[in-house]
Amino acid sequence: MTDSSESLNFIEQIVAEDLANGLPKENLRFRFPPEPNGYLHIGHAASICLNFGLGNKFNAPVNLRFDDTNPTKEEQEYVDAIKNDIQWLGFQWAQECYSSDYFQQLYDWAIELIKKGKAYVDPQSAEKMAEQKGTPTTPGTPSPYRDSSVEENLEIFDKMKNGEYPAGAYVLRAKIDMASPNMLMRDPLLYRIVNKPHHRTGSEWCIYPMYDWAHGESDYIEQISHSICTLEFKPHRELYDWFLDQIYDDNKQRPKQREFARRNLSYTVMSKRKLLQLVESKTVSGWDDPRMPTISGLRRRGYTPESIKKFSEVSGITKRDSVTDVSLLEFCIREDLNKTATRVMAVLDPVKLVITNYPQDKVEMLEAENNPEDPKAGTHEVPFSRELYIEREDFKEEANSKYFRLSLGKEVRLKSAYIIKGESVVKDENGNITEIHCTCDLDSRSGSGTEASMRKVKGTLHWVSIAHAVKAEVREYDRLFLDEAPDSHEGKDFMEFVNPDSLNIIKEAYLEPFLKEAQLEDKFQFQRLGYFTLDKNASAEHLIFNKTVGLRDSWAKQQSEKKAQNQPQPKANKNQPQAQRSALNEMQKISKKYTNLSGAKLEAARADIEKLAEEITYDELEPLFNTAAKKVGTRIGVMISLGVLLKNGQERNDSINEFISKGAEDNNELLAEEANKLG
RNA sequence: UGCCCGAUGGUGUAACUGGCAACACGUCUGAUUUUGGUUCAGAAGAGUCUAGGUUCGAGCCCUAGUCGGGCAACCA
Repeated sequence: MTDSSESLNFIEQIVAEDLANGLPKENLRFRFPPEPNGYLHIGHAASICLNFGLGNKFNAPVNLRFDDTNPTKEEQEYVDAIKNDIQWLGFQWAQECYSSDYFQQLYDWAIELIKKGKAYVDPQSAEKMAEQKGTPTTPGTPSPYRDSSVEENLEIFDKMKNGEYPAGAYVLRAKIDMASPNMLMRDPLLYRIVNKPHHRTGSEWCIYPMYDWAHGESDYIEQISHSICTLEFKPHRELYDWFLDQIYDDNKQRPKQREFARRNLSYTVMSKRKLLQLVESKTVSGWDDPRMPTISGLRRRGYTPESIKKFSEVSGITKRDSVTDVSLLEFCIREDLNKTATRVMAVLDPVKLVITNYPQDKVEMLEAENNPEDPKAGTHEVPFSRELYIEREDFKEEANSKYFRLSLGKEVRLKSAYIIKGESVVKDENGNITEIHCTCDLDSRSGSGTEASMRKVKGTLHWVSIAHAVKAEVREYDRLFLDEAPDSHEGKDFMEFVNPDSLNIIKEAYLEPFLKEAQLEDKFQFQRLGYFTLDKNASAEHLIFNKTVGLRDSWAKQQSEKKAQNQPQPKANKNQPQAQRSALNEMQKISKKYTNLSGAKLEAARADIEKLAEEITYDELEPLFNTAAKKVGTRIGVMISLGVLLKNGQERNDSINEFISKGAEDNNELLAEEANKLG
């Protein structure tokens, strides 16, 4: 992470530049400022990793500051959850701070502002003030209370503080500029009266500072050097600076606000309001439902801190808004779990398999590798017996050579056990398979070292011994929304896109007995199926496993493609012009670099273009006559191709003549030369 | 209609001060494999939103436009 050869993101560059311009290293200080009104999500993780990453990179302290200026929404529950999540991610803050710790200082500064004639109390209704604010294109009009005397303002503000007015009776506003093109500068609110106890200050205060007033000043109090926030606060920067100007002392570090784009994830929503809606509508079971993009949801789902940090790192920091595909998140968790998860076997959709030549009462304890990626991970024992469960999907009575699994007359290996051959099936009156009978090559036991055990068979199946199997509930999750960006459709509520099948509960799955000992934080790979972890509600009597993510599955992909191909495809004609265009594309590609070439390479490129031109039609070529003048290479390629077409009998027309004469006049010698050949 | 951001393969990001557009995910081949996983080798895919300009040379600088996002809570 401290690798200096890595390119810095733009925030890191700003810090590095400030350092280069003389900012003392020891003045560097960052902060992560959540509002305790909801749970942290994967988007916050980006901010956490950015701020704490900055701390690591520049060896500077990072404060955790709860921006708790609104007692109507904030709760201790959220404070605790947020702290827990940050620690779980593996970050340690320098100081635990609260904006509410600064209420007195903020209040004192507000008094100063009033005394300087830069703030005033206003009794008007919110509607009235909004009206006076104007619109982005028309200036506002001053409040009739804008020029009240300092004494009067002081007196009322004091009474506001003492709880002598009901909520909403008065506000304190900064006196800035009612005509500013920035709406936030049109006399913004500093304080409002709220009659609700605060989770930390109790009922000590009746007035609470607004975000803009509290945030920058808190940064200043904590001597934060760089205050990083998301893009929507960009317009607030002007106000942030204005407030700082009022109280700033030259001998102290002046914080600066910089903004980056918040991270969106495909197939989910990220705003706390919407996540809350999912919780309150019972669409999900809670903030930590494994389908939620919250840190706690991801944790319950089986994501690791490493995977989330890796995701943040790989996603990067910029100023353009974007939607990152979940496949990147999934890649990050697979990569981590592949290295660390213990391999076990579990059958989710069982069908009985009887090994007819295996003794009735025999039980063997076989050795199974815990992790082939890590030899040091060791092994564990798996009981093997005559009657097993395998996955229903792993058997077909008849199958073609592309199917590597069990079918009648074909051999497969049972993972860590024997090679078996399908012999017959038992069916019920409806024709459903109830038992598969097979024989086993008794010499082929895995690890026995016999020749038979080394035989190559195409497929390997996972299994569990019925007599020894442990029952468990298994929960599989799919994306919560069917749309890639559910909250991006105008006129449509994001709730319309909720995926009705995002949760699939398997009431009775069969696991190898080793899993009985599973602990909450353990990570397993159910072989050939995916990664799983114990749910927090599991007990020894009732095991519950959550599926974190499936393994990559090229077989499933093939199958779904085959299915798609069987449907009539309107897509077919889309591919055709592409194939036709390829000669043209090829020609353009070569032409692009044409002017960089010389000598033999140039000759070769020219010959290639001529050859390709044989396959290009005039209709394809003509639009390229309009190629921008500066794209000389392409114009040369087009000129050469045109020469070939003319030679092959294409008749001259006005467009052609114009293109040639323009080319002949071009400053580029190569182009002029080619044009003159045709002229 | 005002102000402020942004625009680079399908996706997310790079490109030091202007010098042959790179990396990761995803996709596709092939090899290896007691997980149709992993690993390994390779491929396809962008003329950097458009049009002008400056320059020997522009993704980067300038001008104009287009498109997308944000801004008028007693929320943060």
